[in-house]
Amino acid sequence: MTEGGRRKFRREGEERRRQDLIEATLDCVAEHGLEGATVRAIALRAGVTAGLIRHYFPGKEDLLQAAYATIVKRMTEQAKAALVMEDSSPHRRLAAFVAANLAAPIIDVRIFSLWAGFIGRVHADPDLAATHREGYLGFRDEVEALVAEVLAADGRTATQSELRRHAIAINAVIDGLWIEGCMAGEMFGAGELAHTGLEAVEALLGVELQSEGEAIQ
Amino acid sequence: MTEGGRRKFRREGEERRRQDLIEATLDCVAEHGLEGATVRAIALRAGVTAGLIRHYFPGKEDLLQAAYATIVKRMTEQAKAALVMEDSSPHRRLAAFVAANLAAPIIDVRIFSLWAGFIGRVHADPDLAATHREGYLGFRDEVEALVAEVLAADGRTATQSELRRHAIAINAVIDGLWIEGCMAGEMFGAGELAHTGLEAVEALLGVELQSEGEAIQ
DNA sequence: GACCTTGTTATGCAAGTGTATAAATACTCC
DNA sequence: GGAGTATTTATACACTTGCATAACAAGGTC
Repeated sequence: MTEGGRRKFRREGEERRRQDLIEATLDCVAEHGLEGATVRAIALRAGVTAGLIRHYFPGKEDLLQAAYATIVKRMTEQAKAALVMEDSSPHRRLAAFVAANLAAPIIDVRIFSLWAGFIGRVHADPDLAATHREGYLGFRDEVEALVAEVLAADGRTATQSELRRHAIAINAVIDGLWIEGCMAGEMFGAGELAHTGLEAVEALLGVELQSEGEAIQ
Repeated sequence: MTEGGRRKFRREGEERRRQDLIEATLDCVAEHGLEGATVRAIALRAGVTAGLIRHYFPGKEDLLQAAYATIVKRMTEQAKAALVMEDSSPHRRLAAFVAANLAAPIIDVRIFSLWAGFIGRVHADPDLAATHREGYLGFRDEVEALVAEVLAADGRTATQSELRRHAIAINAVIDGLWIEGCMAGEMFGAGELAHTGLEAVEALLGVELQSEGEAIQ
């Protein structure tokens, strides 16, 4: 055995390394849950030594928060991305929004694991609570706005409290289906969740979101 | 200070001790998440020394598993308790079921904390996954049976896959509203969640669950 | 090429983890 | 009351955790 010298390495850009570490964290959480995300496991996955984490983040907690913020941001961005692609009728936009939230990459066990890991801490950690609440209300407002457009386009009027209740219910359906999909995706056929979600929203609002014969995507 | 001798103790019955340990575990998980449930913390809470845990459970993992099974069972039992009280029409039973799941004591931050604490680990632990799946499918089957009864009473027919999709959607609504209620109960008025849930289920099935003017409970 | 900055590694540490083991004590049976 | 049993405590051990620190080297600058 030759005496192994010090390990060679490359200096990566700061932003790149941060992102790599965050991605490695997400991978670890996805595979073995939050408790599987130790600094050593994360570093190993990122192809780096453990100490480096502390060079980019004040502590492990901060890395986890950054990871959480990353997926929250990613999720809302992807959900909204479905909106700009569909700039036709309000009906189509709502349909696209619902469907996008009930398919990959938003239905993803990695995201769910992190979400679950953090969600339990939310009520004890003000910072997390703020991050979460922001994301949640933003999402619900988005739904409410979409619903308002759809109803208006159909010439229907709705009171503020009706709108609110519609948004709450639709949000609940999406959340519930999302959880089921993430936790037991293999129980559902391809596109079944999105289909179920669309049907549910149609029933909840009493509208037709997609013209008959028109498949999603 | 007199030399403190060995700590005094009482021998409790086996079943009692097991239950105490499980309850202590649930307390720990509820308060500080899964990572707060160390053998020492659990033992302290149960008024016992850490070593005793291994006398009643092969390992910590088994205690956690038992604790999770306990809470899953408790939740489903409480949900079903609303059914036996209402043995009148299928419509009323479904309504009672929905309402019961969206009010105290099922809407409760402690239960939610427990749920959240365990749920993130479910997909990484086959034992927990089995327990979860059992509870989830049991719940959904209950919903499906209720839906079938309601539709049958209205003289409507439904295919198996329609029933399945109804159950999935209703289950999702209840789950979603339950989460919202637990996490941010102060955002909703008294009974608002149950009301929203009932309206949603009515819309999803296209039925009238409560005769007009009839308030819940 | 020599120097300097700083990203990166290597090593160590104190605290906490689950578990193993033996001693001590409470309770049962006679 | 005394012996026996097995619940319970106490202690120790091996290991992991997050974090601190110092040595090192990669890449830019002159």
